[in-house]
Amino acid sequence: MAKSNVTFQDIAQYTGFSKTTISRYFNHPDTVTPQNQAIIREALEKLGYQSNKVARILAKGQTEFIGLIIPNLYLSFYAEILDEFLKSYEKYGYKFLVFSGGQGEEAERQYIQELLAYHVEGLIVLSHTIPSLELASYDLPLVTIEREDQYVSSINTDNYQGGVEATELLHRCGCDVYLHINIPVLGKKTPAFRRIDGFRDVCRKYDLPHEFLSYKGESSYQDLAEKLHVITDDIARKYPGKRKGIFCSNDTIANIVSNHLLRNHSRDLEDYRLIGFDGSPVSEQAVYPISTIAQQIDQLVDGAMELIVDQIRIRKKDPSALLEPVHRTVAPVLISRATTEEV
Amino acid sequence: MAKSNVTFQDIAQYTGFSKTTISRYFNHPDTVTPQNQAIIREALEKLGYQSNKVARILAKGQTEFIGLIIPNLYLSFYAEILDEFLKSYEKYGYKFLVFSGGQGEEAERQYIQELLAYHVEGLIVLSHTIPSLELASYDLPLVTIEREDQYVSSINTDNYQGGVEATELLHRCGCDVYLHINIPVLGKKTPAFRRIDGFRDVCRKYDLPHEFLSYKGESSYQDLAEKLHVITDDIARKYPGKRKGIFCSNDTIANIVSNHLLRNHSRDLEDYRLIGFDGSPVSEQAVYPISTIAQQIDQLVDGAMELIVDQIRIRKKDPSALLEPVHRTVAPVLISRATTEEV
DNA sequence: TTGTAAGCGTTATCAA
DNA sequence: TTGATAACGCTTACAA
Repeated sequence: MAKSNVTFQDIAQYTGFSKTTISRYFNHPDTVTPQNQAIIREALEKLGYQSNKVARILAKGQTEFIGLIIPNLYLSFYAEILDEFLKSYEKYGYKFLVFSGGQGEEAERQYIQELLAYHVEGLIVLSHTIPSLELASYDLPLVTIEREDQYVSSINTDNYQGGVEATELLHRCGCDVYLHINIPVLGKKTPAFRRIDGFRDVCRKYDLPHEFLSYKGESSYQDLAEKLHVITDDIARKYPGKRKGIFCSNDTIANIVSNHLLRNHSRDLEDYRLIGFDGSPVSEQAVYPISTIAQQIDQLVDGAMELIVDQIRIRKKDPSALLEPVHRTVAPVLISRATTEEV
Repeated sequence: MAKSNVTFQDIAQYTGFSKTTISRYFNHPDTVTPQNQAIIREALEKLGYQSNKVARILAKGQTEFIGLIIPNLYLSFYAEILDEFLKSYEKYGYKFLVFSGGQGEEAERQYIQELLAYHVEGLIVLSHTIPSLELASYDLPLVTIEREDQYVSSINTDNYQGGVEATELLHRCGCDVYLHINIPVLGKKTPAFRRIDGFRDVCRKYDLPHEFLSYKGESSYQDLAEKLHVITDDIARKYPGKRKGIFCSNDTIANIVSNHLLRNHSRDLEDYRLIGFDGSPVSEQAVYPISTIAQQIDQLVDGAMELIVDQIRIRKKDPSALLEPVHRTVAPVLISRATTEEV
């Protein structure tokens, strides 16, 4: 029975009020008498009114949309980040228009165009492809997370501190030699790059023998695993009888190394101490749970929302206001597990 | 310099054409002379035009939005599903308005209201909270994935077949006794419930001794792990010396069981055969990679998009057309790894 | 407390 | 091939 698209017009006609009053019923209920509110309420019910936010957006110029560009979702870090953002709906009311990057730079520019066309109120960027200088040129509220951020606001884990804590822990384990296995593609301006600085500074501070290890680009999990197996075997061969402290740049790498040690070097397990980074599920789910430097994803997301809501507010007051880049940092959390037994 | 919001009006004024012609330049370019197209193109460039899809939606009545309600993103299954949907943008052009459920039934109803208010063209539902009868009552293009689907269109993995293949594989391994460890909360109408039927039917077919095991609701990974440790120890105690074939209802469970066996029953490892379900990363990343029944996520998503695009097309032709529930099925893929060595 | 009327930026229908 | 005009459904001065 219900008319397919009931509008304020219909409610107005039915109740004898004007469209304006119906609008006020929703937006400023206190300016409508309680009796009339009741009348309107009944009419809405009776006619089966379904609100239309598109019209509202057009009239008000506010979409309550935030654009989100992430590299992918198969890495648990990004999946958990997105999950937190989606949950923030309860608190902030913003909906997220999500694009998954990884289709290249041009595709990502197109995504941004699309987001602009939908008049998103702000943009949150986790993908690495577009330089922050270009992002800044779009001139809208924008926050990045764990990526190059020179010209835009950002929130990142204190990666340097993470590197320091990981290495200090290995040091407390009394290791003789310190290895850092790193992802090859990290740009020097990536926040995660600072983990390396933390590692190096601690090694220098205590004058510890240390080494940086990396590998060439991987194409799949199996491929990555094979490359890490070679590295792990090299370490075993190079430092026999020494206690080896290995700091991996993420938990997936740490897990692969750990698995390989369990399978192929199980006699010398005592000689290894291992710590990863991120605090992803894999570190907890390993046979022998792996120590890690956890990123506080809830705080990263909270911080990002605060930053962007701030910028949106500023722009609402003065649409031509300059948005000064603000950089915030979240402390990492050391999670010590079976792989870093102290002696 | 650029005016903050350049509209068709501005372009029209600048070029001397009318708004209509500018609109046609975008929507029916062939009805505008090439020369005039060039003029308009230059004006757009010069004035820095930025298209406004909100206005377009209001005028056309089509949002190119699809609503998506998922339970969460920390389970890799849902994360990968969402990733696939986001990627389908390249093919179908639909944007996704995503809500993460798990906040309860009322919250989910509110999400749906919100999605309706944004005039999404269709809805894809993975969360389990709202019965399909109610979903159907919203009367818009709708597809569910791996959940109760009596009254709506759906696409699911052929769970029965998956259960059969898992059990047949354990049988080929020559097991003496067959165990199925299952999630407690599965409703009987959930597609995944049919895995149990597959297991049971194969056991009966060969007249195999078998047992169903479950546990009471878990609150965290650690809690889940502890409950499964107890179950695993019970199995070991109850069937000493027998070859035990364990079919777990998902890979996370299988991984926990596998880890526990490695740590606490390593002498009897030969006596165990293990297979999980889903094909999640954890099954590949375990010390000894775990056999699993993989769900073909790309096909589930492809199928869902085909179904919903179909429904949307039907509705576009005839807005009052009935949407008959269609149920499609995707074959599971058996991945045989180290934990199901045949003899 | 309520109503009038203009406006948000497009698209669609006609007529020219 | 182009333009005038009326939608689309809501918000918001301003007036009553």
